[in-house]
Amino acid sequence: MAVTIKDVARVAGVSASTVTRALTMPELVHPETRERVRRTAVTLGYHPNRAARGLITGRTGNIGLLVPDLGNPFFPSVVKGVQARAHEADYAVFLADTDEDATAEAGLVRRLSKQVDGIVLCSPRMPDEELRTLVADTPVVLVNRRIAKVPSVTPEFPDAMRQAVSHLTALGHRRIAYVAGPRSAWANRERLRSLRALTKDIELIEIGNVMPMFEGGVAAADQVLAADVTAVIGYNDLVALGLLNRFMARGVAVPGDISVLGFDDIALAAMVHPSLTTVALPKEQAGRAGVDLLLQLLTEPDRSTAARRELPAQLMVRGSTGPTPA
Amino acid sequence: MAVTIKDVARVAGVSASTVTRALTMPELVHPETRERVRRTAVTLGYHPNRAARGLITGRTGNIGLLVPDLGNPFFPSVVKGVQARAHEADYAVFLADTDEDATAEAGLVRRLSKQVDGIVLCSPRMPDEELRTLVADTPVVLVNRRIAKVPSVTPEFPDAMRQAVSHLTALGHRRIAYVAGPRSAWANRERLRSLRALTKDIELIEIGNVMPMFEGGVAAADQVLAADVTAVIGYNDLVALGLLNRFMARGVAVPGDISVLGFDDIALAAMVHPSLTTVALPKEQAGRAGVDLLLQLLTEPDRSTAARRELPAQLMVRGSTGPTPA
DNA sequence: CATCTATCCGAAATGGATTTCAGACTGGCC
DNA sequence: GGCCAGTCTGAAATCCATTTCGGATAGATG
Repeated sequence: MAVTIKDVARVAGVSASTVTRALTMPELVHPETRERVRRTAVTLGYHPNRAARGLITGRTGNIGLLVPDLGNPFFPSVVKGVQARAHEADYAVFLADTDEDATAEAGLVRRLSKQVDGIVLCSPRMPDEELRTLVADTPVVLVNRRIAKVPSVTPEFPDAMRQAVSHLTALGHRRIAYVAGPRSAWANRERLRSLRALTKDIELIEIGNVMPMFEGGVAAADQVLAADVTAVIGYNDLVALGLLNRFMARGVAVPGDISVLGFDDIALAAMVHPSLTTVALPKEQAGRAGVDLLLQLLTEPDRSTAARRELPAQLMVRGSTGPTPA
Repeated sequence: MAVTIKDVARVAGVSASTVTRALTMPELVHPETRERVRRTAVTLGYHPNRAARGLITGRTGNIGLLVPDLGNPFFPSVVKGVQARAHEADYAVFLADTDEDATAEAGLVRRLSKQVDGIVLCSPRMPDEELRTLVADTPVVLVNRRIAKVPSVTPEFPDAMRQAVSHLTALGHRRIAYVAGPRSAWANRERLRSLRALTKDIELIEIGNVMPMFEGGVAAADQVLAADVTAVIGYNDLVALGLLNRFMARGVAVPGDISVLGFDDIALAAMVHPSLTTVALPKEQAGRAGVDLLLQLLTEPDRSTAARRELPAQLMVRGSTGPTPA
């Protein structure tokens, strides 16, 4: 049915080997032959069978991408970045969504690993040691997670948190709540660590943990109000939006009575009223960088095991933060 | 490096053929042998090389999924459904995002088609005739689009629109604007068609077309206000949210001065204030149904070319619609 | 003119699983 | 005992592209 290399060979009057060479190692074949082969390949509509190629080269031309939850707009953005960069490099992308199930991650990785050259693991929830055994078998790049000897792309969390807290303290806030996300999320641990490092400037009330979703924020809102703070930082924008929503329902003015600050800068943050002040984390850019590191890992495995890219974050001041109430 | 069928064969003391049979056509081998083979396969951690299998069977065990824009929360939901169902059936999913570029679609499909058994095309923007030539080469199922002789999954648009309009007329609205989405979107054409069929009950003002995004809604908002209507239906929730946002900025009360209604029921719709009345379209469910049809198409190509599944829509009444102003 | 060196190309081996075909063995039946 | 059918298994062919190895040709050199 499909056009094979033999068809091209026959029509072009050469052997299969020559066809391969003409297409993948052009300098090895006579210019004239090369052109003839290429033209017939085009006219016949020949595309090498990837399974056959993969069989012999051991490469698939695919990469895998694992995310915890596509329902969180943060991840589709990362996915877009991964896609874009992967397609540029002529790789196709396998996507899998774990539904925030840490125990499903390893299985999915192992399953994907047979059909891809490498995997971008975005915000994996599994424990360090499990992760470490995984990367022993498969080329893996981490996005939004960092462990020793594995290439990773992460935001500059300490700086991100510094920007957030500086903004709040500049507005007069001293007693600030943090609504924590999943304990298993590295990003949560890092945010917390960065935040605790700043307690010389502020008094920190930790609330949670909650799921990194709108409902998580709604669930934590009343505890935040009971904690008698003037500002609250949500684990991410969805949590912050949940807070906003519940505050509004209880008649608490934002930012009049309390300031709310999120993380991520999902598109949604600018769409609501009041719009959400948030720390924009690299998303598409992180996805692209993840693929970059992965491709590098695939081509020079030794040199890049420790490659690490930290991308800057940017505070986006919007309507949900303001001066402390008088 | 990896465990091959030969390793299993050697250890189990049988031939490679027997290993295959024990694993894929169990009834053909002696129960005792079968068990021995299976156990050694497990202990050795054998997994058949998919490239090799694909080479001979012509099947990849993969399906492709094409969506216009992951940035629109509608699509990640569909993706989740596709993923879930595909994984149940032991298929992996290639995802590609076209960035709302109709001209990129065909190329991506063709590229994907080599490495998948079939493709779920979600809300494709390309013209009918182009689509028709594509489906000649590749098993394709359409989600959110319908053309003759191609299996498709669509919402019950006429009923969806009927629910929307009934709701608005019950509230007293008679002069209603529709902010149209992309002309190339089949869903837009269907919404418009269903809407025009209802003009005996209402006076319809058509505005647009706009991109199916928040910005599109913002851009159309002032035209809506100038049109002197008491209610507006957005092409989708993002457009409706854009309208809401701009109305608020201009001091127009929703639903006091104007009612706003969207389509899709993305998670966001319930998170904003006022929350958005919208017609919930099947999303995950549509994704699952799309995979179902595709698997059916792959197993019995003839019987199912015209398979068509229409899924019900449900009006979600929330805060953005109310009685006409007095 | 003989020898050597590039340059270019083809034949054959390769990768791993599946499928076809044929052989070995068992049991049943005449 | 001989033949047949049925059951189970192995050898070999197959899928397609790539890679290795060696052969052929042309040109260069002494």
